[in-house]
Amino acid sequence: MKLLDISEVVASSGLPASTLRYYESLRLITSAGRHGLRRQYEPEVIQRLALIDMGRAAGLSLGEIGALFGRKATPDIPREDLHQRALALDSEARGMMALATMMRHVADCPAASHMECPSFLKLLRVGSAHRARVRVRKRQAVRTPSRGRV
Amino acid sequence: MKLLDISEVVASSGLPASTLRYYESLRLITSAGRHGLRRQYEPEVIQRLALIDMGRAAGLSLGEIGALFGRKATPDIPREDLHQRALALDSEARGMMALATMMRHVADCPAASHMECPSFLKLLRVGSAHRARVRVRKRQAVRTPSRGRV
DNA sequence: CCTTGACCTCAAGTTGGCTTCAAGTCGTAG
DNA sequence: CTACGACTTGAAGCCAACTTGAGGTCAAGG
Repeated sequence: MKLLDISEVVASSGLPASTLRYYESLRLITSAGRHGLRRQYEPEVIQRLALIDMGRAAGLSLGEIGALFGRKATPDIPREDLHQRALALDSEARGMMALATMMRHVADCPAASHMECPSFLKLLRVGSAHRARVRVRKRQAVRTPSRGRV
Repeated sequence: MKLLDISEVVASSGLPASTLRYYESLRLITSAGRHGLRRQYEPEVIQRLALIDMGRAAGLSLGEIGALFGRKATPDIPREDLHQRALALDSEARGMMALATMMRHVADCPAASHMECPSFLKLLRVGSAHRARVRVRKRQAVRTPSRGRV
């Protein structure tokens, strides 16, 4: 297969060259060679970038993504981890949808100010209580560094 | 009503005092006075913090949240904006759920490596194509500074 | 051969949202 | 009255994920 010039990768991935170089410095991708100075990539890099992209969308940091790849080209994520991530994503998504519902309710609510609408106030309390709990858990996780993985 | 000492606000909001001071410096909240040096807050601050929290959960920056409050105590967000935000949230939530579904599929997929599962590859392409489009839109938004609000 | 322009490197800068630090100030318990 | 400890201040630091800038190199077109 022919190699792709960095400009082609930029075009087809939508990522700027600086980001590609940055990812390379983090060893998330590798360039297959140079043409003069210009990086040339194997076509698989596109798939790999898509994978990285997906990891980001799933809430992973670049460091975590790098760890998933390990030394191999394909990630081979433990299936249990995938289930965990899926659960976390679902719950986050549900939270967002609840919030959306709430915002719609508020938008259509006849009370003059949102702060006078009892439903709004109730949802406000519930939502923030939930997020407060999450914050507390996070802080505990930081104080107890070993058990933090997802 | 009695005022709340900052320590009480810390306890009931779950936010550290440093964050409260930070929010105050951004004029997102106000302290009602001091007891010695200690900030005292009106009880309403709890609600306000919940509101801020909600805004963050909805994807607003602290700056945007401040703008929503304007000079008034209650936000009075234009209802159309709320609908827009709700739509954006829903679509993001749907994306996350799709991702979760995909991860579950992959977890249960019999292919030896994820990269050999055709469904995975297909979803990978679709998802990343979508996010690439979003990226392009964002960059255009930056280049065209005037139309960027939500 | 020479110019051009897209790439290169490395270091430093940016953004958002906080946190941390050193040094200082108070109210309160003893 | 004094010590304690929880608060205060302003400035600086931190983190992730990039981006930007200055100065350099190179392949290709004219």
